[in-house]
Amino acid sequence: MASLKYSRQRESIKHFLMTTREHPTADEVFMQVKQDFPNISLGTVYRNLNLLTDIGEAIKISTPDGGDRFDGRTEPHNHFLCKKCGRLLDLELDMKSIEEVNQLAAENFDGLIESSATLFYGECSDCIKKS
Amino acid sequence: MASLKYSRQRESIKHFLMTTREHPTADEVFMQVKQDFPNISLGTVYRNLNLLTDIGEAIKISTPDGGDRFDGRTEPHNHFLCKKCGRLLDLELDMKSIEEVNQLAAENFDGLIESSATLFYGECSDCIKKS
DNA sequence: TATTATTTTAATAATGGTTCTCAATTAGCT
DNA sequence: AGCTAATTGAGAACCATTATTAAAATAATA
Repeated sequence: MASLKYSRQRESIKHFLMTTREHPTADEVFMQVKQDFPNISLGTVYRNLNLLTDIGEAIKISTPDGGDRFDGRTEPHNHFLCKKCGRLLDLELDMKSIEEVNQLAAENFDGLIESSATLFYGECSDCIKKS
Repeated sequence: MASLKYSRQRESIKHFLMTTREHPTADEVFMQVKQDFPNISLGTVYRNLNLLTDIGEAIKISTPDGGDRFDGRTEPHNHFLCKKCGRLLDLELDMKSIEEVNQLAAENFDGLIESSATLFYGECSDCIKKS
C-alpha cells in the first residue's frame, strides 16, 4: 500500500470540507479551493476527495439527482434532500436511533450489517415558507 | 402536461421491472428488453425508466458505486449493498418501522418529511460463507 | 544541505452513464 | 381514414468522473 505524503492541496480540500455545513459537489469544492490554489485541477480535487473518502475522513453521498456530494462530518448521521429546492441538509438522528434501525434491519437479514445511510425526502422549511 | 400514450416498449420495460427481484441498471434493462424488441434503443429505455419513476411506477436507487438502479416494487422498502460483491438486495423493514424512523427524524427537523430511503451496507450471506 | 526516491500535481485525453435532437412511426381521437 | 400528439430509434451531445503522463513537490537518506 502506498504511503501518504502531505500536500497543501489535499489539506485545503479537507479543511473546506470540515468547515462547511453544506454538502458540496466535487465541482463546488474545486471552485472554493481554487481561491487558494488558482492552478489546482479538477482531477486533483476528485483524486483527493476519493482518497479522503477511502481513509474515512470524508463521506460520499449519492442522490438521485445530480452528481455525488461530499461531507467532512464522518460521525454517522443522516441527510435530507428537499424535493423543491434540491438542497441537501444534515438531519440529526441520534446514534442510538441509527443503531436501532440497523438492529431492526438485521433481524430479517442473513448477512452482516455494518452501517446504513438514510436519505429523507420532503420539503425544507424555507420552501414551505415560500409556498 | 402531456398525456400518456401506450407503448409496447414501455410495457415490456415495466413488466421486466415488476417480475425481477434484481435491481437492474438501465443497461441491464436494455439487454433484457432487447430480446423482445431487438431494435429498441438505450435512449428509449432511459426515457421510460425515468417516466415510470416520475409517475411512481418505479423507483430509482442511487448507490455510491456505479450507475443508478431501478426497482419495480414501489411500496416503501429498503436495500442492502454488499461491500464485497456489490450486489444490491431487498431488505425488509416493515412499514411501521419505516414510519417510526421518519417520525423520529421529524422531531429534530423543521421541514416536512415525506419519505425516506435507507441503504444498508455490509457483507451479504453468500460472501460470508465464502470467507 | 545535497541527493535520491516516491508521491502528488496540473493538464488533458478518455471513459461511461445519461440526456438531447430529430425525422420517422405509432396510438388515440373524431 | 385522417389528424394530432406522443413515442421511437439512431446517434450526437453532455456531464461527471477516471486515467495518463511529464513535471513539481515532498519525504527520506546521506
